[in-house]
Amino acid sequence: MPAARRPAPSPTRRSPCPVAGALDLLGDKWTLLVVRDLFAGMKRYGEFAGGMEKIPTNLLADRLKRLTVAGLVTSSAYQDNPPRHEYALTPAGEALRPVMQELVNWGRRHLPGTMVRAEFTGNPADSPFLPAWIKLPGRRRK
Amino acid sequence: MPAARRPAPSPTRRSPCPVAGALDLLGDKWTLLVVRDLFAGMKRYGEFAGGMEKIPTNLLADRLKRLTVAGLVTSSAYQDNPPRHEYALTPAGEALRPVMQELVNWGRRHLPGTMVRAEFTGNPADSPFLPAWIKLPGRRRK
DNA sequence: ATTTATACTTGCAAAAAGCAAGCGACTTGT
DNA sequence: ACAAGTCGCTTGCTTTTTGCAAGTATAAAT
Repeated sequence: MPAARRPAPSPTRRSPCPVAGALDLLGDKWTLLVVRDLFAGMKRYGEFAGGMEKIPTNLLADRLKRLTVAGLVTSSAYQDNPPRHEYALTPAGEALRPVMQELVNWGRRHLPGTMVRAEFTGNPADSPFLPAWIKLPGRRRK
Repeated sequence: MPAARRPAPSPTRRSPCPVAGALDLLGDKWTLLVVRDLFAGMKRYGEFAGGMEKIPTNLLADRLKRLTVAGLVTSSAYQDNPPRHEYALTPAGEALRPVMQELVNWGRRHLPGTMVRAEFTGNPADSPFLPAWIKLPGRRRK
């Protein structure tokens, strides 16, 4: 093999830069939010769709699909009829945890109005990067 | 002040989540690439525009503007006529370094075809997160 | 049998991205 | 002196992506 200077910047890849590559996959307003929710333990479509940011359902379906083909997420059927499946992070998806963590650290320090659920502020161990407001059962209406 | 339960999710803010907040600002394909270039030492418009990802100039201008009003970047005039200025990261922008670093770590491990300039692979101290291929003067055409 | 729920898909309007060309204020070459 | 660049944007326009609302298929609940 004579010249393999640089991997061909595929149609889905602007450049060999790791940042550019990551952004080609994750660089939009929703993808990392569903990753966040996966880290927060969400597994089913309805959970993601019910989150407080109200992601449009067509985009949710699309993002789950893209993350799946990219190998960051698995979808495994938990029932056949109608076909339903659960989503989970693969190791490659799990590997985004430090990115998430740093993004959260940054947001907490530099974005005014950032909040975390009181339940979590106490012991960061429970929720390493504050899923917050992610609706946990009950605990509303006094 | 009676009830300040939660900071008003401003028009530019989908939710009080730090991840959502960060994504409202940085969640697109170009913004973090500009930040990367700033980390790599680029200062002038032409340098950013000349990068290998070929960002459209209208988007470059827009992103620099957005980052500036968001307080992540400063633009200071280095000459008056015609007015020209240099861009640099503020402390808040600098604070994105760990995010960048982790994004790079992730990309290097999980994106096939990711490359770093040979000059840098040796001593990570020089270039903490591999600007790579970012054109350094000369060194082309044999 | 009718209603309700879940997990999507589809259609369409609005917003953002991308491309090329233009423009003002110099600078450089001849 | 004057034409031809260069630099840092802006403008106009087409294409793509987003966001919203409504629809669909299957099944459980009433």
